[in-house]
Amino acid sequence: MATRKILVTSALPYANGSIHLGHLVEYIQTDIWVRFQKMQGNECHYVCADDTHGTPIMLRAEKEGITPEQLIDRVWHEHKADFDGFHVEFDHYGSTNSDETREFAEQIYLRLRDDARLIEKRSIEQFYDPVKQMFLPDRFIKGECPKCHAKDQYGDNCEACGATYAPTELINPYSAVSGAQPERRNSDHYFFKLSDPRCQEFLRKWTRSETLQPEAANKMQEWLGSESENKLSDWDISRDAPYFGFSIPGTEDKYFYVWLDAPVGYMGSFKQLCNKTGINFDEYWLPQSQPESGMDARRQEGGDADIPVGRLGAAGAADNADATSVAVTELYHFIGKDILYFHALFWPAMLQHAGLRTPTKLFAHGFLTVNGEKMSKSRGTFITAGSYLKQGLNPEYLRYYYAAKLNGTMEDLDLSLDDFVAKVNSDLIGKYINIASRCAGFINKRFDGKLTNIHVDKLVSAQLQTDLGYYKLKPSHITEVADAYEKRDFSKALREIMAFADSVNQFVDKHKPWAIAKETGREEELHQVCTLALNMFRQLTILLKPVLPELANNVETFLNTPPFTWEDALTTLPAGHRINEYKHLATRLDPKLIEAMVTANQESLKPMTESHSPTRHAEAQQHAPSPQSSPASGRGGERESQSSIPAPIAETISIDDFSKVDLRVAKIVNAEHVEGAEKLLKLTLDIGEEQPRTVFAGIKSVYDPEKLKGRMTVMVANLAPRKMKFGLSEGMVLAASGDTPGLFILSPDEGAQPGMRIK
RNA sequence: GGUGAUAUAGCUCAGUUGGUUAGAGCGCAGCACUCAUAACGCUGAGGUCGGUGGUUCAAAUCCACCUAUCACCA
Repeated sequence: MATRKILVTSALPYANGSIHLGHLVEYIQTDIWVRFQKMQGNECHYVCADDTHGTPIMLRAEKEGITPEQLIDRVWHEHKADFDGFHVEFDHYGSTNSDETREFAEQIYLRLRDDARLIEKRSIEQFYDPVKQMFLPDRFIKGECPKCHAKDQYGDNCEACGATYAPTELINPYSAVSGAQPERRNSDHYFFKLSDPRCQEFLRKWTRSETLQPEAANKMQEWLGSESENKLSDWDISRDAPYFGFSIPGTEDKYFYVWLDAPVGYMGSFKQLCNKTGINFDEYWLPQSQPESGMDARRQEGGDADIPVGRLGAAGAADNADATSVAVTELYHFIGKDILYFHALFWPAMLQHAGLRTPTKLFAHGFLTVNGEKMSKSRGTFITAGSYLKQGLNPEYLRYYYAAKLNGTMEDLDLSLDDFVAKVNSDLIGKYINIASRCAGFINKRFDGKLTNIHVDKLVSAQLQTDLGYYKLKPSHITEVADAYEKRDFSKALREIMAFADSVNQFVDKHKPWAIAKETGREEELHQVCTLALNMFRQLTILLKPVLPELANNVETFLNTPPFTWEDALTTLPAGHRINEYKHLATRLDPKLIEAMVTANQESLKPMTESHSPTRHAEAQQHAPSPQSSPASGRGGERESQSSIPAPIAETISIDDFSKVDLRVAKIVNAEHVEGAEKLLKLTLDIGEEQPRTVFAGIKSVYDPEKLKGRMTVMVANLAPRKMKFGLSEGMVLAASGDTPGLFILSPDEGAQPGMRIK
């Protein structure tokens, strides 16, 4: 079988936050697939990088008092450590803030501008922060929702009523950066003309050419509209200074929008790998490398005069002489379904019209839910990679669980924590590891660690021959598992593998080595049964190796063999082969560790405005001039209000005056909306008394009752009860506020119990 | 609101082009075993396949409508 040449990427994590279990779905999925390809003997390169540009990075660095470069360098190391911890083995992990990425971004831009003539400059009106002196992305503008009048909503959509709108529709808008009232200003922006008929036509073909999963292709049809419609609008690829990113050639103060250079980062990172190893970059990016079966408009149409063809780099577009020698290669992007839009429209359109090849396929996956719900900081299910590892949990257990759930579709994947424990313990420990554990002892103690001859002709009993035929792993099974891996239907692969593990345990149970061991004269039979079982264990390990690389390494050591390749699954260890002493390969997963991890991740301090959208960029997409269209949702970004002059300090009081106020730690056992009240939430507070207290608090605009439940706060316990329209309020919850918008209820440090007095 | 996806035993999921009493693993109950860091084996209970209506000799599987959940709508 010919060796395939494959380049694989995972989406670039944004350098503005930690890797969490949601991210890991993608990296683990990709890593398993890549490891499988490598085991098959294919030439497979896996690259990724940190995505480092944009307003959120710039503002965060500023807030921390460091340069953006320092910030992204620090985050890079954090991300890399997390990936290493989960055995995600990139061939190269770079950064979009690299010379290679800059060069490619510039060249692609210049080709799009000068050769394909798909770049256009237009003036658009945007909100501008006069204090901070910068244009504001939609997510950095807040104000009152024009529909339901909820306060402090983002510039793109309302979290209270779900309405979407343009930031210019907000009532009393203010900058989330400075708190200042934004002004409308005009600025020149550069657009990639996605609405051009050439783009539309190309994308229509490309998205239908089996480069996408069927669900994704459906989605694309929706975005593209019917043949006659021209639903794509142009894409704003520039941002005004100040901005952390690459400046646009030929401009003074314009920068590439972060989403322009993010996918180019795939190329930049791969280029760095090529520089390191001598791999031929052109083999993977020139149009000639596109497989015949794939989409290639240029070939089909006999060439398009507008499209430059040729390698990037100093030689430029003209140098195309040795293109015919380029091999056929495959290019795959593993992505989340949230960024399908960028990868299935913008990215191929850019590549195509810059004279480069397009991806062979996009592999989109769904989101991660935990216990059936979105990850939540207040529930402690927003679990970071670091906290999982810190808790001492085995990273391969998570790999196994994800693999057991991944099926290659865009469906969401649920991490059910109870199921996680049960599955790992019963499948991995109870079934798989147990096989080695129950047989190795006999081999080591009775046979000096040496295996015996298990060729069919040498088996001591006819029964053993028959049973071997029945229980053994057949080549067709191995092929089925391989097919499942190839199609990214890892759940199917693992089902097959576990069925075999069941079969091996049945085999051992049937031949009862522990019974044979007690009878004299049956030594060879004992030897054969255990050797057979260990060989089956070896086969299981080989099939599991893409998922459990570290464990497989340990098994290789235990069995005293070189690293397993896929073909080894068809062989057995030779007679006389000596294995090493068995040391337990894995231990059961203790549910207490899971609980501890959830507790460690539990944050009761954040108000509801924290968004957990998996979207990678905090910065919202600012798009074509049509102001009524609404932008992509984005991760929240930085929202702290800076400055504002504090109110003067009140009159001095004595300690006695203060001690009149009885402040208590209170647990919010329930929180609900009050019908007819615009601002109030009804809170039920436990301060250690027999009956919980009812308190009405004017925090409806800022807090979601669901997210308050269970968290701790501070209340005034001896305030005279006050009769309100909606009922009796038996106290007051403490909250901070100032001139700038926002309201923040207090929380005690971890460990405080309901009823504790604050003094 | 529009579009798409999902809805199968307590839990997590399989069910190929519609075809005899709907499957697996876990969990649960019982039996058995003791080699295995309590792991393994056997047996069993559990589902009118989200709801309603239709097509068909025959539907979890096709069609229509409804309900619920999730996502996307740049």
